Amino acid sequence: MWRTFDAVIREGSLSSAARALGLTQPTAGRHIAELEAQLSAGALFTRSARGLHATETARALAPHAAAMAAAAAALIRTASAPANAAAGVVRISASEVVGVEVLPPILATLHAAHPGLALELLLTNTTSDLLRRDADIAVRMTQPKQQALLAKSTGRIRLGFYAHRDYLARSAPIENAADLASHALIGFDRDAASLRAINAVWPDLPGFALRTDNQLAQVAAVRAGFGIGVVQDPIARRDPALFPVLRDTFIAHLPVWVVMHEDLRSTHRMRIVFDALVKGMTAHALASEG
Amino acid sequence: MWRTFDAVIREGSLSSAARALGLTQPTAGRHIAELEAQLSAGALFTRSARGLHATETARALAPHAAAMAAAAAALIRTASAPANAAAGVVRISASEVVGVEVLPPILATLHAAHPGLALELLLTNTTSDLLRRDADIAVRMTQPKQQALLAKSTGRIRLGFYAHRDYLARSAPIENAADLASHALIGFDRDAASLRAINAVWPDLPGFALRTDNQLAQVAAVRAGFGIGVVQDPIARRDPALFPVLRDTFIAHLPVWVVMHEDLRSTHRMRIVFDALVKGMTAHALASEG
DNA sequence: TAGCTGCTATACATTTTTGCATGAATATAC
DNA sequence: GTATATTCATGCAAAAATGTATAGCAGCTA
Repeated sequence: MWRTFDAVIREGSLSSAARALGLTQPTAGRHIAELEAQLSAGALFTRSARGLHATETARALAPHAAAMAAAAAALIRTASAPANAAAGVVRISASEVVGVEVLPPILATLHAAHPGLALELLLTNTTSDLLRRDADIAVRMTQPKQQALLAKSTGRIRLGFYAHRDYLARSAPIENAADLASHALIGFDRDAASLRAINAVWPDLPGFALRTDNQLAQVAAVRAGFGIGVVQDPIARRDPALFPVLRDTFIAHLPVWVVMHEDLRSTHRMRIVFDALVKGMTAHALASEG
Repeated sequence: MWRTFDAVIREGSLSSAARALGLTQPTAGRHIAELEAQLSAGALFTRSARGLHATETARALAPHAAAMAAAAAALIRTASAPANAAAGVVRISASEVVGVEVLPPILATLHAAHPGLALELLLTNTTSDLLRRDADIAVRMTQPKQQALLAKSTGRIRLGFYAHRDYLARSAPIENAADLASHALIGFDRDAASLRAINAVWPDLPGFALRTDNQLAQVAAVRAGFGIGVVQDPIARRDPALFPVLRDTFIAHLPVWVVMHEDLRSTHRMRIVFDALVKGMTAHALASEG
């Protein structure tokens, strides 16, 4: 019923909404008609031969329907196995870099120990809202302020300049920050927060040779020998072909937090995954030092 | 379906859950049976002749079902009128004191201007979670930290000692804090936060003659001439029979915030109520001074 | 303009869900 | 120990929701 509403808003027509939900178009149409009849809010959509167009009222309802859908999805996840079993679905949210470079071995170990676990990865750089239950557990680079969240700090990760051995071999040596001006630098494109952070440490920015907001692409470019970029210390260290540049130049420390909704504490598998992430991220952060 | 689950958890039996939902007991029973059949999580309840008892798994699911119900309720509220109309349901959360002593005239004025508004008051001292959509708009005495919330500060309210004229007439005069020891004091019972706050200002607490965590009862006791209690300045000033005691003793300033979920911004009546609360609470806080 | 493709709306058959009535079992009161 | 008032479970009929098939309408392309 409200799922149909949600789907119609997203899909734009009764037919495609019905397809997406595995219903038939008449059923979807009757759902919407019934809603419009019940709600004193008037019409929800203006119909046309090209589909349904949401009215202002329908747009106001959309986020609530989405919230309901998110809660329902979380409910289904939690119900995917008994609360005290080391099995079932757990949805983890993290940044792309963490999800690609850091989590895989952690999750592999975890799954080997608990083969019944089904892990879902939601990789977005926008912190997805745990309170809206888009995910069960999140790995974040900021300290969460919301109560009702169970959060654990797992150290911090140092950022450093790195470059590939091949690039360094064919380029001029780098003794101090001024030398960077003549090198191929890899940096952000439009990500305001990151640009500000870099600018604070390094005010006289010489200009990037490669700009992208996708941090995975930045790391990949460094590995490909494109030039010099900012990489998390523990990630760079794993690759023997990468060497630090201006080792003593401080850029930033990323605080790392593993966060979970309080309601999930009583579900055993959530705790298992939470603890594994805390352990794994702590080890990852520790590799920053020494 | 999940509403039934929610009701069964709260009510404790299929029969009363069915009564609460306007269903019949067989229907409720079949709902639960169907859930247990679908979910691989095993049994949700242990049946007995006295009702159904939730298993650990069911208890783990309960908060999610409640979240879904809250989202659904918010959806129905939002759908109670067109988004651009000055009519429909708006649910306001506030403390008991604010709801009883401060809001009524504000809401009366508001409703006179917009007779189509249906206002719901949720009076709890535990800050109900706007993100869980238990209410649309909240009046709070703490600064909200959560993003996704539209918050507006409306000044602060001074707390002071007050007593009824009759009480003062028949009691010893009060010149300084030490004199309070021989008076009938009204204070908190077990509310740790408030007790700590009072203790910080007034370390040598002489002991309360009347203890209650219900602040409405405290104000009522002061009005009844029981003794001396802490009352919000603007509330005490409205009653000509109440007089300040130790006027210059500072106790605390309560910051006042009016808070709303961002998603509601596009709904006209929410904005109307929000603005009215901001205006009204600002006027209330201003009455603290002078 | 004809033909194609997408869409919504309606009539009818089928499936699913619900309510009603009743039976069986257990706790509480006398 | 019996009576009473709960509870949950089950068989059957009514009601509601869904799917199938079809008609009608608007836009796009040749």
